[in-house]
Amino acid sequence: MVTIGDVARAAGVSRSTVSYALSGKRAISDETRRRIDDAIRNLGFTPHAGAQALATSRTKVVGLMLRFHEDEFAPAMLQYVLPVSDTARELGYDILMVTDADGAAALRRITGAGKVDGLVLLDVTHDDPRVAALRGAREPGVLIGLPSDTEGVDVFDLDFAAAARTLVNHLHALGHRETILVTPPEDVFSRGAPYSWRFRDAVVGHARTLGMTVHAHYGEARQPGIAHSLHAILDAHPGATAMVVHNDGSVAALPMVLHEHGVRVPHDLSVVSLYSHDFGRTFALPYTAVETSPDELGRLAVDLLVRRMAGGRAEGERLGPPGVNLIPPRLTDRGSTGPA
Amino acid sequence: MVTIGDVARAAGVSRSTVSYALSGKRAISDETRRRIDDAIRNLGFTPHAGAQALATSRTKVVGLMLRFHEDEFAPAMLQYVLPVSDTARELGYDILMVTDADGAAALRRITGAGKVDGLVLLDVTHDDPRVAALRGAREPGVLIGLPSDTEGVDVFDLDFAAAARTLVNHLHALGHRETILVTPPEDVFSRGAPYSWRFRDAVVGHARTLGMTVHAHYGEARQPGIAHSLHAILDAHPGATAMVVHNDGSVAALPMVLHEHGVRVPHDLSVVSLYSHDFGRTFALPYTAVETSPDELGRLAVDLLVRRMAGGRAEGERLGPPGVNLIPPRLTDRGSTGPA
DNA sequence: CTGAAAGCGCTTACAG
DNA sequence: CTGAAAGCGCTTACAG
Repeated sequence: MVTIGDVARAAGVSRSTVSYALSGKRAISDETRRRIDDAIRNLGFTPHAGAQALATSRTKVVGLMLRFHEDEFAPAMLQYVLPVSDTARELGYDILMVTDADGAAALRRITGAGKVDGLVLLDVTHDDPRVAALRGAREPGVLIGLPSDTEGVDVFDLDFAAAARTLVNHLHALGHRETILVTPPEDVFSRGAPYSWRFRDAVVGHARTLGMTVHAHYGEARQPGIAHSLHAILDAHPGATAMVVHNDGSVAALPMVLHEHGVRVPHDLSVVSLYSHDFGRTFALPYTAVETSPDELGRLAVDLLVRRMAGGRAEGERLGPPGVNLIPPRLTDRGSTGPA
Repeated sequence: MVTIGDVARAAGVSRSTVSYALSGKRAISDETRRRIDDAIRNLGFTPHAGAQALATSRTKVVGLMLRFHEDEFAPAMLQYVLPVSDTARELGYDILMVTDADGAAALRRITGAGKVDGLVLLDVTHDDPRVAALRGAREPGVLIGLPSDTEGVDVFDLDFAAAARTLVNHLHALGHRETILVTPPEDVFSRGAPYSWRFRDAVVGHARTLGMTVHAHYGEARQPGIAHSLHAILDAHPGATAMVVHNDGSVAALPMVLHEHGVRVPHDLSVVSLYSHDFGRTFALPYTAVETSPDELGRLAVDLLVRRMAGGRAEGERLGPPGVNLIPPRLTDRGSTGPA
């Protein structure tokens, strides 16, 4: 392989001068810089990442910790992976994608080995063991998803409680008084996925204060169960005039199910949901919904992470302490709601 | 950070002994090994990956090169990512996920910097610039997808020509003589995605030898265009008794479209497709189809890659030269075809 | 069965 | 504006 020493020799300078030319950390004469640039180009030199990591304790890699759960809809997860990856590259970082079943152990492994400068934790649960592991690491990390204990960590998430109120208010204003709520599958609640609890509790609680009835049902994780359960839920509540769907698999299947069921939207039933613009486009979903903004969340998270990684102590103080960032819900009206 | 020197001091041995205890490359007395293990555990030692990479020229990282194209269905791509990631971890490798727009430059960047020991190229196109870049790299690589020039590279892919013949034969045996073929979007062909050309050419060619008529149409890339185009295609060929769908977005939308269109399967129309078991389950697809086996392809590719990375020259010769591996199509009958 | 030492390819004070 | 040298944390011949 071609090393910095080869470049130095070809350019007739010392290795330190090549290094400084590369990093820009001190002034180099035009003539010297030209010779170095030529040598680098001619030899096709790229600094050895391992040697740089050893010398600087920086890897220019961020770890992306995620899991593909059986009970979650994979296309939805992907929505978060892409903006994280794209933003990291724009800012000069590569992505180490870690999908180990034991996320906490994997986190300790890659930070212990100094493989990454920082971490993005996706799909964080209420009692996520990765969060404690992150606190024990030297590297900064950002979470997407809100755990119970947010001490010392940066969190980005949608404000699910506000999203619930927005949707319930929307239906209430149209005169709906009895609504169905399709939640994520039961396993998602058991696992402690905070979005499931936060949204359901807020829907049920806010509806109560408005005097609305809510029939909450778990969605299913997999087809064909998803469709079967939706049919059964619709049959069980003939009096309901509205439906709130908080489950990616269910909302993707809903157009087909409603069609089969002979239910017209919004004439027979008003439907609202939560999903991203891209998800809606992929599945041709015509429902009025709160935008979940995976793109924005991913970008914000990586932006902050990179600033935290870059900063020494001074920078850290300028950034302020870690904290929770809930982005407000934005309702996109797609015409799937009408008067009760 | 805790280094191998700290462990050596705590265990009362030399650093080399600790290193050998870790690698198992020479015999260590039980007593010494016990003291080293204790020290490692007490201190929480993990070897520094950068230092190891520098000393050994091995990173234990595999680069996964992929792109999310606007005109491809993201959930389908994910099918390949998971088995690659899982298999790599089982074999002791982490995954560097690279999604740069310029894949060839990214490949040169990460190999030049010695960030990976090997590469998996996903979604390889006919004239993929990444393949030439791979040939210029020291690191071995495997392709998923068949490029025009396969010299010196390992390739894994479904045998799309055989898949086409299997499906056409299946329809022909049932008496179908006029069939619709929905191909990937036109852009996928322009980009040179080999699966698009290979499958379409084989369907059209084989049907001709059997005396069947094929109406080939491009599918659309995005909703709601996907559904609109399917409706239009169905209207255009009232005499067709069968449909072959080779487009992930279209097949996912098809149940809804056929339902809206009042077409019963297989009574009014026999439908066959290509998709994986998981994909079919996610979208509740009831169609007889050739299994695309992303799981098997991903596993086979990484298995071979790891063996190539492990091997010195001797191992390389034992493995045989690089080559093309096309896995045979397996038809899963889901009852969506009947007599013409 | 174990140790002392060279070397992997960088970066960065230190010195001029 | 530039260079000589130490040091980052490992591995591995070499020697015993």
